[in-house]
Amino acid sequence: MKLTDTEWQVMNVLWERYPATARGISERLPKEINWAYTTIKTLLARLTEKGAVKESKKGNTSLYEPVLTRQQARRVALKSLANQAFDGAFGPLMHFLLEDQKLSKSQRQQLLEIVQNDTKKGKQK
Amino acid sequence: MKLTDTEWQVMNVLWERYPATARGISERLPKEINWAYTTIKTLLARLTEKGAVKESKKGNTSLYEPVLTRQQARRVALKSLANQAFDGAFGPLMHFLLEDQKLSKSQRQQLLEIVQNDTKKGKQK
DNA sequence: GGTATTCTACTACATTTGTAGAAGTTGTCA
DNA sequence: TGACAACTTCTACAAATGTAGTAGAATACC
Repeated sequence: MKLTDTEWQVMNVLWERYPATARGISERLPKEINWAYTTIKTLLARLTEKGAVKESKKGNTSLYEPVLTRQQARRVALKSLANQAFDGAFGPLMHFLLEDQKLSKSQRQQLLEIVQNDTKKGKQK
Repeated sequence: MKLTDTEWQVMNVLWERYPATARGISERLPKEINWAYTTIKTLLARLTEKGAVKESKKGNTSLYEPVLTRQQARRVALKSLANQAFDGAFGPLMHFLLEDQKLSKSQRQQLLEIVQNDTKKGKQK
């Protein structure tokens, strides 16, 4: 289940806290985003349609909660990126991340640290 | 410059060998893709429009070559994914790749190896 | 030179995505 | 009980995307 750009915005707030009302989501979206209330409703309707969120009525008001998990969404997005841009494999993607010269020294340093930690963990298992 | 799914398909063949004609691209697209010749022309026109490829005439026939490099395209795609799904940072993305339990043992093993090699290289610099 | 082939340019058209207005419904408070 | 506020559902609509047809121009082959 692939999400569109705007759907990610909505899901990102929803994953942070749910169940949530459309109004609540509206309030918790990043300030740069100035969507009309109905825009959010539309997106929530589409997401419900797709089965990525579940809607339940509490009186007149709808409560929404994610069905698709953040992890699942990330997996799909990464897989799709890998397919498109890295010949389907995560290896080359990983390579690219580690070697892209456009990363600043400190960004690279950070990645390496993360990786070293995760690598240790990986070995332990 | 963000590419759409279909544009990636075209660019992927074009990066492999260029300059190329629309016909040539048509022939080198993965067999599962069965686009009409004009579909490819349309995509090339859009890509030219966007400035991702350059078109030059050789007699009656157009030759195409990439302006956008694969690296640039990858960078944009990764950055956009990071923004959408990982709060803008590559670190969490990297984490996710290394830890996602949905990867098979061997996939994970492979990633770790890559990381170990790259990490060494990274340190040397 | 005439006919088949191959290109190109232009147009088309359904679907998806981004964004929102309008109008009806319900809850609430004076 | 009436008016306002907050919700909801429906509808809208332009731009982007996926996919291709048509017709005319250039080329090539006999």
